Amino acid sequence: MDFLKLSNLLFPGIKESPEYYEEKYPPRNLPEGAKVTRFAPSPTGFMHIGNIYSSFVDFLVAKPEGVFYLRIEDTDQKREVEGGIEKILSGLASLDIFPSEGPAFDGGETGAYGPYKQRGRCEIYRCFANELVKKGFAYPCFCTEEELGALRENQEKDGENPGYYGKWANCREMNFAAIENNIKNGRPYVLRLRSDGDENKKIVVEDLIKGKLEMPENTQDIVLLKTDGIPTYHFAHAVDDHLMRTTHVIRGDDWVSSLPIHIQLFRMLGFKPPKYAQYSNLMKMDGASKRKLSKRKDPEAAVSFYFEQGYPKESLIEYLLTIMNSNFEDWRRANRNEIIDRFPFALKKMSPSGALFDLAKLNDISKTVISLMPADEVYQNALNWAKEYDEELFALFSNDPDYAKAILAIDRDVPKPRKDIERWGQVKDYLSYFYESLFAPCRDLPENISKADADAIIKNYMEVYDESDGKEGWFNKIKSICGPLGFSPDVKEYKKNPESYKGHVGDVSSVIRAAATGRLNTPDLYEIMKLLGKDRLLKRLETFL
RNA sequence: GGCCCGUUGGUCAAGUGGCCUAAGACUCCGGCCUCUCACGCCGGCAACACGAGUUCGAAUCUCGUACGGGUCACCA
Repeated sequence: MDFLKLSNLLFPGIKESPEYYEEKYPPRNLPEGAKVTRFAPSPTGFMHIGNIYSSFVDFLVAKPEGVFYLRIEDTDQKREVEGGIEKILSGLASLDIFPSEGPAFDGGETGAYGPYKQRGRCEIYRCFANELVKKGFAYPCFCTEEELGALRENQEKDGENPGYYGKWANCREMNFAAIENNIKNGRPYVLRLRSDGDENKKIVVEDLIKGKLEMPENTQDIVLLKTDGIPTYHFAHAVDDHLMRTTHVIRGDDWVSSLPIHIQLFRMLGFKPPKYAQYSNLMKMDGASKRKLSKRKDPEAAVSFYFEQGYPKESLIEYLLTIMNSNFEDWRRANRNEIIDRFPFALKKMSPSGALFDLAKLNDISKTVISLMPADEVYQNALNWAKEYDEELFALFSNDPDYAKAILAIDRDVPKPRKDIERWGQVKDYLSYFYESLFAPCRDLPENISKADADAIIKNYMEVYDESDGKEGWFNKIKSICGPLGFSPDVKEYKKNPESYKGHVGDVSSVIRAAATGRLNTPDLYEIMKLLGKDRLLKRLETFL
């Protein structure tokens, strides 16, 4: 077979040579050791939490002086959704991840190694596919879907490994005349790799996360270019990551089984393969077993879920970091206010087995994150969230910002701040009793207090209450009504002789708390009463009676 | 089924042959602090999948078994 003739038949009028592209996309001029990573999603419009996880790793690995870029893998039209790229960009941006090259919001691109959408790179793929044909490493295959299906069926019946390879590869040895004839007749074809792999030989790859990976060479004549001339993932991966000078391919470990294909492709194309780091996917408990977080079954698989719930992006980032590198928590404790860029992230510290996504842990991290925010910031964040997800809260907050901030400031700027709020979605409930429209009087009392005693407490308290009391005076007033009503003003004293009293000062304030807020548990009552003000407080106490 | 990967408490995990009568965090349960709650502090429950082997000695190395996961497309 004259491969040059085949090349002319298959790829007439190829514009550029491989050398042209090698020169156009030269090795990047970066400091020694700088890493080039990429996030390469399909534009499906769905941002999976695993996508964020993945790109966050890319971002951290490239960070100090390398490059992290975005490439859109749009080689499958079926997966494409309108606005998909914008969704990806905004998903990344919502967690402060900004690729330094790639498609931009305005529809354009930045970076010298583009186009960054694979559909725009067809000329490039054709050029390198042609090179393979010229060397006899690739050939056209005219088999139809039905033929391929029948082949598979037979192979399965005979207990053979299914696929297009070796003696099963019907079009592999087709002569030139037959090919020419088929093409003249307009028969659709794909371009296949003429695999030189030997199943008895092994490839060895040192994965940066999983360590040494050893597997049989690829023997399949895999598809390089589909009927429509668009490359498959495998071929595009080799061409793009070489030409875009990616140094580290970081991806989910569902790709490790295709490693033999990729290694072979790089070799046959004459490219140096990148380093691979293949992490385990985020898992979820399903009954008694683990499985991948599924975009169809699990709402928490979508990044949007966390923002709807009102988790601050910082919480998500901190959580993701704790499952990426388990020493992150210790580092964070030692470096409370350090920016995450300073964290010495290490690929090799990533777990080789899959981590379960744990909402309880996220919640714990999130309430710490929020507890450390100043009141103004909490207000602003909750307001932004409410604007989109809770009209009522938004109205309340924007009507009187100072009041809202004062509420949120209770017990905040102190050494041990309260940790009541995990996400903005909980804010309204947390402070509902500060607003008349949300206030729900409640008749629940501490179990050991009768309504008659409660009424007595409130009546007595209304007589001694003075808005101008300081915190100490305020508490002394409460203590002062304890004795006459049969309660102990001192908790320790009560615990020594519980049978001598109806209760203690804590019970008395609980009654006042219940009357004033409708709840048994709240932050500091003194602060709350100050914010409520005399009129509203007295009105609530009277209503209680 | 073939090929590959994994397996330390309910969860995330430290651990790379003796420092392991196995760290830390989350959850849960006690207690302390305290006007309630939250926080904080102290304490508790709870694990090296199983079986052989190598070794003076194994969570750590080897082999096998079991279980879990991934993948076998003109999808990525």
